[in-house]
Amino acid sequence: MGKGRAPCCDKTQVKRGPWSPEEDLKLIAFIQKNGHDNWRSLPKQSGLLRCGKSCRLRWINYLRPDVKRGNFTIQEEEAIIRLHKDFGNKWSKIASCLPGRTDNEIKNVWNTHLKKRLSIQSSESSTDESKLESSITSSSSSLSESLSSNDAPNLAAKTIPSNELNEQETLETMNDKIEQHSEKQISNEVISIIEDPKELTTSLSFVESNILNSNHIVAFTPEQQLCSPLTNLEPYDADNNNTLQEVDKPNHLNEIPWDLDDDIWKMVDNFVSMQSNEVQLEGVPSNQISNPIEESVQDVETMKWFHEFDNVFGLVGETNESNKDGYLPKNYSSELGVDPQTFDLDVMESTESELDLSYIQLWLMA
DNA sequence: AAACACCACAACCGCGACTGC
DNA sequence: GGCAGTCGCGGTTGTGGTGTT
Repeated sequence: MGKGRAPCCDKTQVKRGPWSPEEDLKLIAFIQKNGHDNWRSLPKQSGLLRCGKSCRLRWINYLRPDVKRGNFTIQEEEAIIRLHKDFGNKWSKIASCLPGRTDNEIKNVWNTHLKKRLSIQSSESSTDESKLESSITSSSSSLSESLSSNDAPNLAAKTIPSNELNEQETLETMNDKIEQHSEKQISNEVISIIEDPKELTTSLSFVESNILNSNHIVAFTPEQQLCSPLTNLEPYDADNNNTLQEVDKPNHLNEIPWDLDDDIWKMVDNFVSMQSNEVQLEGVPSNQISNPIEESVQDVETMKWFHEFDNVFGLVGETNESNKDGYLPKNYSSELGVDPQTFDLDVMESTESELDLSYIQLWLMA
């Protein structure tokens, strides 16, 4: 009694504050290999000087493969407003209805933009409450028109994806779900939209905007950008092992290129470009590389990079058996003519050039 | 160019919920 | 049922970036 709650960790022994790219990569590599069954023990096992809570937060809010980054679209903002009306500050519930968005992100957007916007609106239309209701349920154009002049610059600065029409369609579908006023129905059905391959084209717009915002896209040719990796997605197979998916939380959305921060992608891109000059994947003549194989090769290169990185940062030990095959996704392996059962990273590694550790150090210092 | 104010967002903190023993 | 360990949520804070004076 009187001692209060025990701290989750010894604060003097852990690093706090912003995460460095090195820490991010360490965490990513560890989770790719081992998953995150136990956040508390994860820092110790991965060699991170962070508390488990901090690792969890960083992964969920920032590093997770399916996290969607970039500005919220008007449609998403509308959805948040409506969901907040239904659920209040239940950010995780709201987030579950917005694929790729985290509760923290939604909370921030609400506190910094939407709350202010609504308070301005409500003060302007305090004599007519139905005005607020109509602004919430109206189309995006009417919403933007109803905004006060104070918000206009912000709105203009928003990134409107080129695939807005698709996104509009998705949001309309989502709004239909929201209107049913059943939490469970909302989350289940929205998820089913995402997971049902037959409806994949509808959900793709959500994720594609993520890709378009990602630095990773700079590695693609214009042709590849027109035909995003997602358009080549196979229907999701529950047994599909994919290194780019969260290990203990299968989700085909995770097949998308990661949307990490600039530093990390710079590092990845630098490494991939350097390595691809030296490494030619066996059995795939360079002049025959085309979509989607070329993309697959790039992803495989990235996976190689992670493997190399894994060695560099001393995350030694056996690859978790359940994840071992995950380095080469099934759909990639068929396209590349590589048998996933026999594909061996160690063999692959031995055929590659030696990794110059100074590169890593230079990137980390950059 | 410097100082200041404001904003956005990543990260932290504390608590309740959940789970396994 | 009680307890301890862990997870997840929501509120809050800290910090870096940007705009303004």
